[in-house]
Amino acid sequence: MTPDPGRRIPEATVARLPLYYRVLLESAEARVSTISSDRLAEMAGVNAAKVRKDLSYLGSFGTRGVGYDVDYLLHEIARELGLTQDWPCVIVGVGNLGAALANYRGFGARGFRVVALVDADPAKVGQTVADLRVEAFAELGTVCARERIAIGIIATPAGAAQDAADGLVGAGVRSVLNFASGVLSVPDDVSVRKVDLATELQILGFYQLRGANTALNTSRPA
Amino acid sequence: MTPDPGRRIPEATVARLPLYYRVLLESAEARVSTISSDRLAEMAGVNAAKVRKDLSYLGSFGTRGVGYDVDYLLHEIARELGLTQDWPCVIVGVGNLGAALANYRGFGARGFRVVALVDADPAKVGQTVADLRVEAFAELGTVCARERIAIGIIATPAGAAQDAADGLVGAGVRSVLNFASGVLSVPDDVSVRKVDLATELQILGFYQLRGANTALNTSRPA
DNA sequence: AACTGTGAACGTCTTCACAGCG
DNA sequence: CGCTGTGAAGACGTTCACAGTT
Repeated sequence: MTPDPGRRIPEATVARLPLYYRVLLESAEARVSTISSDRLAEMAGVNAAKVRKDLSYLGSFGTRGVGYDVDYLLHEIARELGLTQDWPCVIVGVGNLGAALANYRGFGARGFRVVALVDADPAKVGQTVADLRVEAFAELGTVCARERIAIGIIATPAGAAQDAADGLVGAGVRSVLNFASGVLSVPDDVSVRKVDLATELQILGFYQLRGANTALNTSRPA
Repeated sequence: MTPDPGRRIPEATVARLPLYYRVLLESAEARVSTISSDRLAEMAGVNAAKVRKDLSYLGSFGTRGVGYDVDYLLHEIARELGLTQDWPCVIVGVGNLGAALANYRGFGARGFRVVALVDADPAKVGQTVADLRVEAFAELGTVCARERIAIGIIATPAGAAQDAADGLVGAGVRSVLNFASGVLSVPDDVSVRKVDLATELQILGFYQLRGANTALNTSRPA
């Protein structure tokens, strides 16, 4: 069930797998059955050698002289990323952002389902957002157990983020996506990914000031 | 006005400056006037040598045997990131996410102001969101010129993102923050930063499957 | 002939360890 | 003595270039 833990996949590669997955989905929808590393690289906005090296960490899935079978590769990447499983998520903090995330259709990644919402504000508890009843923050432990929560999404104000993280960790959640600014303290067996609007804008500000462009992130020329 | 372009600051360092800035702000609010690289590193969840090397790219701002003056360092980082200037932003796509971003108080980074909203849906045009009137997507060029837009924030569905990017680029915008999934094609003098929920969740999925944790992103142990 | 898979070269980022300064 | 600033070492990531396979 779990992929072979013998192969160590570099973090940089892991971070690009979702990108390849998306590009491959587009190709599959366009009825393309086979794709070369050159074409995949072009569509993803990266170097072809990088594509080949990245994919080689997952195994030898290509055919020399031909390319990669789109459906097969999709399946392998999906398996590697756990997209074949179900990951119930809870959103902590149902303000503007939390509500928007709850309603976010294009949650894109299959398998990631928002199944519960909690908020510390008694006025919000009991309200319905995206067909879910908002529950009290104090119930977080109960909610996580009941819904078998795998991922906690923190969408609280910065000041409440550490409490949210502590609550999630206490409830046994080991993967956290943090939209609040500031640094979270968590035990080192917990994974945290941070998404911070202010940080991204500030990075753009730096390069705008310099008249230079950022290669730090995904896009392709022309 | 513009920082000395002679010093080349590594991208990895640029990406951490907003983090240091936030930590320093916290220290300043707590009336701390001087901070060591050790303490700053602890608060930011990174290695102390990294902090010193990063800061050394900006200049020699510390005092040996003492540490860094919090206010002075804040000012220097702010200058480097362009936080001392005003960056008018437009949000393209006023759905759940676009509206949430428009209302986002903690836009945290001073200087970044959302001053205009545009949407391709005629039903949305004319509505007021976050005290701003939604304007037609066709008016994007006019809007960007009128408001001297520096940064475009794309919050459209995936299918409309490339059109949004083309419109922004055509209007002379050279910094783009993209919340839509998929890869954008832009001229190579345009900076694009991408924020993608699905990607982040998929990365968490990978590590959850492996029982390992991600060092890829900001958090500190314990 | 076309394209993958990969060793080796290269470049970038991180960390160490200590000289240098206050 | 304490802490910064930095050369040097090491780890990591990217790209090249080509041998190997279909």
